[in-house]
Amino acid sequence: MPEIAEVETVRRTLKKKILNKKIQEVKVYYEKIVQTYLSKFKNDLVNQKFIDIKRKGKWLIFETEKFYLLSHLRMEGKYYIKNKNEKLEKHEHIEFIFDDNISLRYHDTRKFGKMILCKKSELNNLKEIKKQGFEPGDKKLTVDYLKVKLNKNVPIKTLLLDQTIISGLGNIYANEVLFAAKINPLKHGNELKEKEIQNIIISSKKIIDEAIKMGGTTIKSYTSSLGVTGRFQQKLCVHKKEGNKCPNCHTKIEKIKIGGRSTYYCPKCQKI
DNA sequence: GTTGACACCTGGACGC
DNA sequence: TGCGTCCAGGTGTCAA
Repeated sequence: MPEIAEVETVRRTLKKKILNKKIQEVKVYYEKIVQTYLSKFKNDLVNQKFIDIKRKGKWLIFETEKFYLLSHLRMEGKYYIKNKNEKLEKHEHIEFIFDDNISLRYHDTRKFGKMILCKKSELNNLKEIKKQGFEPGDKKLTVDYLKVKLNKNVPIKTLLLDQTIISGLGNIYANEVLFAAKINPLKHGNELKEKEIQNIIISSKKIIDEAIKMGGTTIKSYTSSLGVTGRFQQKLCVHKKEGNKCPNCHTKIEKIKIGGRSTYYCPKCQKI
């Protein structure tokens, strides 16, 4: 699924391909993805140009002259750039047609993705943006900040997936960060020592930086569109490695469920 | 305020 | 081969 590294890869790639093209028409084939009044969504974007693409956590933020278009890829959202005359493929739900006959298509097998259109002045008041925590690598993501936020009687794995605490981590990277930090995913947030919190900060930055450098992770449920294939899956130590040997100690990687999510860890390196 | 269950969705894996 | 069931997972909502 697209996590912060995949979203960043999409952002960087799209920036090179669609900036400053005038939008001629917006077509919506599956309405539920759009969280804004539909006719407004379609009409307001006509004659606008995407002048920048930003990102906040897992949200892509397309900037036009007057509006921000927010797009969350959720599980399987992807963007494709095609000629407007190309046949619409199955699962292509939204189409932005530019005046040079290029079409930006949003493809989402599971239809979980969301899009929101807002005026520029409204962006920082949107709850989707306001509630985002700090991203890995952000200087504000400090031990003191996390000590407060993680002080809960809840497994650390669950807390790492909470976007209001650390923004951008998903299941894959949460598994990998905990392995790198040598923390058992079942350990509760309020049991963590300062050193362990420090390890989470360091590991999350290192892993996300490396994943972005490698174009994200390409696994069964997420293959990057736009001709970019992530290579970070080669670096995964525990995620989807159940039964494989731990790269550090050769103990078998185990799989458990925490908060309904598949969690992979090394029982020896990540003792509770 | 916190926590867990469920819904949204579809495709693939698996068992029969 | 075909059918039914389960699983995958990010996030929002709702009930306890």
